[in-house]
Amino acid sequence: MDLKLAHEEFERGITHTGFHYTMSLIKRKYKLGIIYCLMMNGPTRYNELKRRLEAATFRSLTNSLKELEADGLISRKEYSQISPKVEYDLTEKGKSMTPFLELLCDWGCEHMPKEK
Amino acid sequence: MDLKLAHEEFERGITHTGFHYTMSLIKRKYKLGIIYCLMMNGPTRYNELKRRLEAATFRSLTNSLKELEADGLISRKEYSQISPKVEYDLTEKGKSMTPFLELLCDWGCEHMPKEK
DNA sequence: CAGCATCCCAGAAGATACTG
DNA sequence: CAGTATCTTCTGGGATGCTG
Repeated sequence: MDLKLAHEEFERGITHTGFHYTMSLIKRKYKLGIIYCLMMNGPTRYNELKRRLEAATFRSLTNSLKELEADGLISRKEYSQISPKVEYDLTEKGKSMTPFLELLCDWGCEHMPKEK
Repeated sequence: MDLKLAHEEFERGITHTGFHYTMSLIKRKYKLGIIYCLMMNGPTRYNELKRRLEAATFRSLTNSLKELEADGLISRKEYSQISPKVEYDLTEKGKSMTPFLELLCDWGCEHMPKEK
């Protein structure tokens, strides 16, 4: 699979607004989850991410990570050592998304149904 | 189709964080677009919404509107007159989401690729 | 005008097995 | 450990036609 830019469709599209651009970057199910996780925990290894995002499978996770990296939101750092170690972290661009992600979380906490 | 709460899966789920709650509400493709549109233009009629969200079909639009209403983010007001008129608008809950939506747009404008 | 019903399809995700 | 490959499943959306 070649490195696909998640926003390439956006590029070809007609509506070049900031809104659509942001949406194109976070469309996949677990992308925001990944960013959220990195925001809370700092650099994180592949398997650790997998563990935190229980629901995601390796495949979904890998796809999301690749696109996020291609879009410059996260960085991938590989340590060459016997048992492979790869850490993912937010880039500056990724970090710049955290205020809005925090707002998203706060909003959810305030408005989620109380008891059930 | 019965009125489905978009976040009902969330309710049954295990991860009851604000983050997941918000995500469950805005998952569908055009939901944020609708809120965005209502935020910019105030009360809007069904066909007007359809026109502004060019890409969406009636079906997608209707589904999104129903869930948004069920989740209390928008209101539906029906005027009984010969040629039917229905206006959608943001509820207080919906309005409270606008800051975060604005942030999303601003972020996109700042970070979207310059020329192409 | 504001929908609903039906059929179809694509893309994303789940499950599972394998590898440098 | 950090993936890749393959197959299947399923949700959401596109297209079209009908209706109170």
